Amino acid sequence: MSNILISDNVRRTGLMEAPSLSVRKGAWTEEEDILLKKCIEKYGEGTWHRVPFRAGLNRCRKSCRLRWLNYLKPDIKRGAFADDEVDLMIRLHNLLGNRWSLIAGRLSGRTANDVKNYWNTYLRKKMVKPSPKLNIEVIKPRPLNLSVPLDKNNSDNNNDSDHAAASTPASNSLVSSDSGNNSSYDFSNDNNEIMWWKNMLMNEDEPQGFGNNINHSASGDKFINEALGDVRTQVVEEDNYGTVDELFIDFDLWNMLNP
DNA sequence: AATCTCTTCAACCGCCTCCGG
DNA sequence: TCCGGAGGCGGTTGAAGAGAT
Repeated sequence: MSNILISDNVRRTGLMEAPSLSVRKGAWTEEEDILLKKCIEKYGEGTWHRVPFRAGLNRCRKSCRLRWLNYLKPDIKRGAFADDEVDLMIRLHNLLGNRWSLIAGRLSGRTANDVKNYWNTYLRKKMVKPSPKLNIEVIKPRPLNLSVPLDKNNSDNNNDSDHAAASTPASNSLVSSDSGNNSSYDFSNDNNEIMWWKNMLMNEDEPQGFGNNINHSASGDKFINEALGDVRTQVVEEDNYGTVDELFIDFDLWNMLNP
């Protein structure tokens, strides 16, 4: 236990975190893991600023949180990524970009750090710059506005029910350009919107360099369907609407880069 | 066997957003 | 409205192990 240094300052003052100079860094020891685990079991997750003091650890709150989320949490799945998981990861990355936490949220038991590491280690290398001759269609996230009541009839925004599933996002009528920031999207619209998301994720046209090597078996597609559910619905159901905001940001960025 | 190079991944860092006072 | 603290995220680093020479 010699390497677990409980700050005297923490003991004496009861401060939630020790001064940065005395906070331990680097690899976690088995003893530290045990202390952190016991603390989380006793008090539950959250209030990370209290964890170092409660657990008797000379670690900063962020370090404790990261250690728990990336390593100690019981439902973390370890080991190599299955083909299905890789397939899903690629599709989600096509859709969401480097939103590792969002991608990890759809991969049961995988952490954002795992996904990020796997991507940077294995998949990024497989990416090949597209040949100028090839016309790669870039899929961009759609702008969504949650300000419209869900039960509103959406005939104004999407009066062509045929285009939703197969059209490109850029051509989608849900991208409203009129009346300033009143662009809106009605989630109750119809199944076309669900199909739009699913088609985006189930699209066989993978970017060059990866994905093409992956077999899209029936079981694999089933896995993807089950894992994804309806991403759009998931995003809406989440408490954190910032996810949707991020899609807006992406859309704006895409428009800036592709005027 | 020794050394060098490459790979992996746990952990840190800095920034952003959210929230309460 | 502003400010500070907490939570959370993505980018990056570096130690350790594996493989090559």
